Amino acid sequence: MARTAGSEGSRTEESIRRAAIGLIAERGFEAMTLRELARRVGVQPGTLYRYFPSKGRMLVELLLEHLEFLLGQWERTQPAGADPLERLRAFVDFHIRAHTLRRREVFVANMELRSLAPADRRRVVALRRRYEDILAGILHAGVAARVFRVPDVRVATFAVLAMLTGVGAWYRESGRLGKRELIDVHTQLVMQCVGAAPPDHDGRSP
Amino acid sequence: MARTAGSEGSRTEESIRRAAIGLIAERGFEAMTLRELARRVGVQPGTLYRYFPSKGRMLVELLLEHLEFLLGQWERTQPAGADPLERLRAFVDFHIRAHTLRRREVFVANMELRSLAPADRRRVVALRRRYEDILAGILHAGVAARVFRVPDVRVATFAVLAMLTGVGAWYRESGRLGKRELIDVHTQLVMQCVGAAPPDHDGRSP
Amino acid sequence: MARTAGSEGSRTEESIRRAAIGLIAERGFEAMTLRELARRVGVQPGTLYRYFPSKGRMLVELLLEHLEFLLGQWERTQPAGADPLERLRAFVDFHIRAHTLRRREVFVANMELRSLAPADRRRVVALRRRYEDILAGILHAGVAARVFRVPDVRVATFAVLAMLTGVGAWYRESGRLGKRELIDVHTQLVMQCVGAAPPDHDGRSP
Amino acid sequence: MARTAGSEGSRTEESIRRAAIGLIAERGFEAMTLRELARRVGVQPGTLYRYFPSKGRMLVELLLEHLEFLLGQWERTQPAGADPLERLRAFVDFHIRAHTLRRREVFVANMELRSLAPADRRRVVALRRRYEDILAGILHAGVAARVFRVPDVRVATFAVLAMLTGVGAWYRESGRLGKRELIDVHTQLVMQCVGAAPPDHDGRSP
DNA sequence: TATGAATGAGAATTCATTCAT
DNA sequence: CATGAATGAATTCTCATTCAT
Repeated sequence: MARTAGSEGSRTEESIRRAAIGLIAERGFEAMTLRELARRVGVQPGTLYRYFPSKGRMLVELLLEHLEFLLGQWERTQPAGADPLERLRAFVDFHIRAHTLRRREVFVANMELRSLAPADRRRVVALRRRYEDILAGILHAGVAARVFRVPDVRVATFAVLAMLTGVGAWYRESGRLGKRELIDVHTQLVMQCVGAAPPDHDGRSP
Repeated sequence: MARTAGSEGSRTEESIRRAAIGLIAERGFEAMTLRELARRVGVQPGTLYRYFPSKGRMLVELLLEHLEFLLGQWERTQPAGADPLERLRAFVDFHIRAHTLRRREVFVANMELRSLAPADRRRVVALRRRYEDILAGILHAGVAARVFRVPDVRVATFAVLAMLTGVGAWYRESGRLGKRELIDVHTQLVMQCVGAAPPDHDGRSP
Repeated sequence: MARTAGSEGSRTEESIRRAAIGLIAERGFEAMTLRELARRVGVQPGTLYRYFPSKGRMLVELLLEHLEFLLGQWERTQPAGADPLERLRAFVDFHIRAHTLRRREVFVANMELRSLAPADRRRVVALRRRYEDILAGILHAGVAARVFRVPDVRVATFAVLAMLTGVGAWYRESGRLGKRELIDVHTQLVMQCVGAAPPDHDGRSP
Repeated sequence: MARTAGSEGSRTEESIRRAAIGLIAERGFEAMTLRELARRVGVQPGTLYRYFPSKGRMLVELLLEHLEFLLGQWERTQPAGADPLERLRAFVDFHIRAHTLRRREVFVANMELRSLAPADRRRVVALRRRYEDILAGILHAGVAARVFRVPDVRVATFAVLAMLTGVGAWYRESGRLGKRELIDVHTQLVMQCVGAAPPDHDGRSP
């Protein structure tokens, strides 16, 4: 039988992408086998090669697509205004949403840089750097405007990102906290961390 | 020739451990091959099996040894007193030192949980949990004593740990910051994050 | 779009034949892939199956067509007379021309017998044998007429054929020798080889 | 079971070489599979890789070894004297012996140049060129000494080599001609071909 | 007439592991 | 304690081929 009735290329491609992200997140890129991926998609291993030229390229494409999506989303979402506090709040909200919604993509993008060929790694790292720079920019502006107080902007950027990204590692939809609380809690933690005047403190603060 | 004069088992074993950690940190556990490990140690692949019953067991042993060392060190290092603020400061100092000194071990322990067999993973995770609980305990105490203010202790624990552990991912001996500054910067960030009475908030702080 | 206007089956078929001969000559039959052939023709792999039932049959047909063409050409070209010397001269001329003009076909026919299924090989070998027999007949006649002197007609046949066929392996249009010289040189070599009175010796030859 | 008692590496290596030459001669390099080679040798496919780093390298090594052996043999065998006629006779004898004794190696060396990577091909072709140059040298000397008469030394070299090498393609131990006759017949054909004073022409020959 | 999605078998190669020596 | 020869299973990837459209 040459092909299953009704299955189309673009549908197959999307299935592969989804299954691949899931499998890589579960097992790790090196531990995942194309056989298993194919089985999960419901095709023969050879079929994967109609959509990706090699296992390695598949990883790059998945990562690039994810990071481009992330950056594109932010561009579309970010608040117009320039208030650092407002922008930081928006960033935390965006990041947590993205990192819980696309948990597996984020996880893979963080874990599998190692598995990329050097040239590919550079491309991916460059995109990731652009994402980090969004936060770095906000912190810089906030420090300049004296609404944030951090000992070292670069380090604070890494610290905040690590803090926020870590969420994906333990958050479960079914857990104790809803997404709204999750965002609120992290907003407060981040605000405290960067030394922003705590919003719920009010005049009574020491 | 069966063996080089003077090379003894325990020395070989230590070489293997060191090389293994390095190789796993570089390539990832799945991507590392025993052939390459053997080559790096300067021994034949078969020889590794004198020291480890399997590739998988090797990983567990490396991780358990690392975590036990970490916990043991803390026990010996932690301040006697009970002041949460003092203990948090000590924890940050300890953690950053450990995570820069044994960067590769920490990295491996964070990345390769996935590669463990379920039963092994449980043992390793249990140890890691004990380590997390150290921080959780400090935060709880601090919140109870009203010297810390966090919206959710559990989440704050994860956040602080993620923040501190992230350091290992980018810190380099030769970088802009010395270890002392690194600790100071993170101490301040953590303190702000947990809402410890900000020392420089206003004129009255030291 | 299903097909380019004006491209007809027979044209496609001829393109495939030509491309196939070229590709097989370059890479060898086993090393050539139908994908590559299709790409060169500018068509999808599946399309090839409209013209050939299988990769293997394609080879047979190419070889049979070539050999039949060769034999047919000779039938049409050979001199009417019966003078062995004249016929040998004509054969050398014909062979060299054919083997330089259709170099790739000849090359393939010599190299790829191995790749044929036994039954197909037999058919092809039979045709090749008929071609060899043309030369064998000439030599026999010449020896009988005492104008050639060779120690063993069968061996001499192989020897002369090998000698002449070898030309295709190194001859290049752009080389030192033109086709005319090439033929002259080989004619003389062959004549000497079969012990025919060398034509340029001088008047004393028999 | 780790290994078959009594089997040694060097023995295995020699078995592989022999089987490989046989298999390549039968099927062609591309058509031969390592699975089949392994089966013939009586080992697992993976075992082949202890002896050759890849299928491709195996071919080069086999060819280089063969050609080096051939050249070395000739150095040791060639007649001390400088008489071209004598040396040509010795060359024919040597060549036919070598090409009937090591028929498969010769066949492979002639057929499988195509399967080599460009750099490897150059090395092999260089050695083959050195072999051709032996004959070219003899013919040159003979022509200079006026004991040979050929229209073009380069072409004559190719012609004679093709003629002699062709023997391997059809000669069988069990055939009509013994090796002695084979050599004699070819010696005479070659001598006639290069226009050496035909010994049996009649009394008047130079 | 031709496409393009898919198959399924098999290719080269690699790897953890074993064990006689 | 260590080697080196070998295994056997699995891996990525390729290929001839099929067939609904």
